[in-house]
Amino acid sequence: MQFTEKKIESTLRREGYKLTPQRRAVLNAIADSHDHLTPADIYDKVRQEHPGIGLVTVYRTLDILDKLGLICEVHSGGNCRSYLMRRPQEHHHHLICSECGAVADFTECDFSELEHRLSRDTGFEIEGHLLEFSGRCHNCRKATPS
Amino acid sequence: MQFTEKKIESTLRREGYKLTPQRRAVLNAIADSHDHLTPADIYDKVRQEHPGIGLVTVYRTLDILDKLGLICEVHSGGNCRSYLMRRPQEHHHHLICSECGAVADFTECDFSELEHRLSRDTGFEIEGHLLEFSGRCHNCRKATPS
DNA sequence: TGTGTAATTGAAAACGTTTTTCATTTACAC
DNA sequence: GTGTAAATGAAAAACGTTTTCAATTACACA
Repeated sequence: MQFTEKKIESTLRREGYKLTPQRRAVLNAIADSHDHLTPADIYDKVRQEHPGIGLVTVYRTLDILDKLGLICEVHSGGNCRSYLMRRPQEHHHHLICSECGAVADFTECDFSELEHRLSRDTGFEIEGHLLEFSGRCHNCRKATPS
Repeated sequence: MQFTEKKIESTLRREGYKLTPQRRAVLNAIADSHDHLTPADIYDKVRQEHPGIGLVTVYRTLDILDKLGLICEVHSGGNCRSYLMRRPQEHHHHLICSECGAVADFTECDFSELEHRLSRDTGFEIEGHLLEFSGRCHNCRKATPS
């Protein structure tokens, strides 16, 4: 279950942000899509129903949503700034289709042992990790079996 | 052990690339540094000994080295295009200090079980993964213990 | 239900990074 | 040496992103 629009709106309010139609539109665009979207993608989607919106506003809204942890960034595929809705609370990772960009989530990742070993070997205090798998999704495999 | 300059030069030749002084300079700049460098960082370093070089050439050389797999990209820390020398042959990952940018390598990563499970659950055919840890390196921890 | 105010917006311009273009130069096979 | 295709550097274009600023707007409070 994703953050509901309601939940996001109340979070924005709680943090002192105003709820403008533009922000709602950006929110909807991201929530409606299961893929990761670049700022430009989001701008294009939003403009269909909200022609006057500025790209700046999209950027500003994305910054806020990212800062509040309501959306998260995806890094794979050369593209360095795409966003997805974030599932509530839980730490998770992405599986990204290298052909169509479809994204699947998973939560499993137990690095405790590896982190302990790395910490011992390198002297690093490990704070976080970035894990993404890439591959071909079900649909793309059916479309062109390799 | 990193790729030696000799090894890299022969690889370039084998692939039909010419060995220009500019390419050597870029190569040296990356090889001399243990950190990850952005194209601009590399440009700055190279210009000290090779003032006439153009930023374009740095970019072009990085593209080639990346395509040949002689250097690799680092993603963490918001910065989306930094390069490191690549260790020969082996698959490896990075541990990146969030304070000073120091990089440590490690090779361990056994995702066979997780990949199998993900494949079964999502229908993805998994081709690769991106794994990076972030944390505070030995030096930074000593400098300002938290 | 108004009203005041600080937050938000959009347009334009600035900015940094990366790519393209093109005439000149250069590494290397012969 | 010489010829040729590849590589270079300068300039300009093309991106993506941020800053600036005057005008607008959401919302707390009366």
